Parts: sequence; structure tokens; C-alpha cells
Amino acid sequence: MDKRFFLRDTRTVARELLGKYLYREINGIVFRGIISETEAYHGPEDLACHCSKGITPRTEIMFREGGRIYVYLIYGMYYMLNFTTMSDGFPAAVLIRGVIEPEFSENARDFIPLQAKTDGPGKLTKAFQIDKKLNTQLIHPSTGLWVEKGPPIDFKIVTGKRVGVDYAGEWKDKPWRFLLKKS
DNA sequence: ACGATGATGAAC
DNA sequence: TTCATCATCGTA
Repeated sequence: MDKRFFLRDTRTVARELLGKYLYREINGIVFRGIISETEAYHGPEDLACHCSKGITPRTEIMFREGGRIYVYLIYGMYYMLNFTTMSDGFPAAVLIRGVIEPEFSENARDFIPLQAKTDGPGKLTKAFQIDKKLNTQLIHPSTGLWVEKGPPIDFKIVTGKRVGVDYAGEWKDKPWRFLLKKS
């Protein structure tokens, strides 16, 4: 996906990321999985979004033009992978919460399955070896982390409330969690 | 149900 | 400087 994909409404991007391939290349080994769960964090008013605190060293990346990687540590031990969205000045990002059909390849062609799914944002970053070194980098093959069109599969999209944001007042009930359900 | 474990931001 | 908070996970 090129940058323009990420410069749109965060809810749209979160929805359209479902079914796409998430790619990760490390030392010539390519990992990929089909994105199956996302959450949108959109705008300075959204109390569930770190960006509601304003511009800080951590949140600054979300205020910039979309198409970059936002990685942060939570609970002292888990990295969360996010893709920034929207145009310069508007803070927003999509949290990637899970992939299905993860697989790897040593030659970028012949992929070998790893397991059925990688559920949960902390398990995903562990499996794909994603940490803060990727923070603020471009979503691009040259970075080693990027997104491409997914395989031809039939699925529908289920929405729900975002996980773990009960503190966010009226924002906690927004249906900004998106899940891929294979049909 | 709960503890592990440390960055973050706000208050002082 | 301290303090509460936390887009989680694994074990129980």
C-alpha cells in the first residue's frame, strides 16, 4: 500500500487493512500474515487515544502525516504496533491486534505456515520481532515492515468496542474495533 | 483473578 | 522527584 492509503479517515483505514498482508523482513527471512483485527484511534478528542494528551515525545508521530509506524511499550513488556493515518497535523493511528495464517519464507516466494493465527497485539509483535527501533519509520519494504494486497478470500467484517479503554468516557463505546470473519 | 514489569505524563 | 496509570499475557 502506498502512502495515500493511510492519509484517509482512520476508521476507513482500519477497516480496509483487514484481509491485507502484513509483511516483515528480518535478515532476508520474510514473515507475513493476513491482518484480522484492528482498532482505530482517531483525533485529539478521542480519550482512548494517546494523542488526546497533546503533542509529547511519544505522541508526536501520530500528529504527522500518515503512513508511518508507531510502536510503544505497554505494561512494561509488550510492544504495540500501530500505523499512523490522516494528513499532517491531525493525530490518529490504527492498532494492529492480530493476523491469521502467519507464514515465513527464506526466498520471498515459497511460504511455510507457522501456526493458525497470532491473536493479541503483544503476541503479534513478539512473533514478528517488532520493537521500538521501528517507531517513526515509514511503512515500506526498505524499513522491513509493510502492507500489501491480501489473498483472494471471502470474509465479512464485524465491529465492536475497543479493548481496554473503559477509562475513556463517552469514547469507550465507539465501535472502532474491526474483526475479519472468514465465510 | 492476578502478578509481571517499565515507560509515560502529570503533579508536586 | 514521585506517583498512578496502562490499546496485555500467561498462569491459576
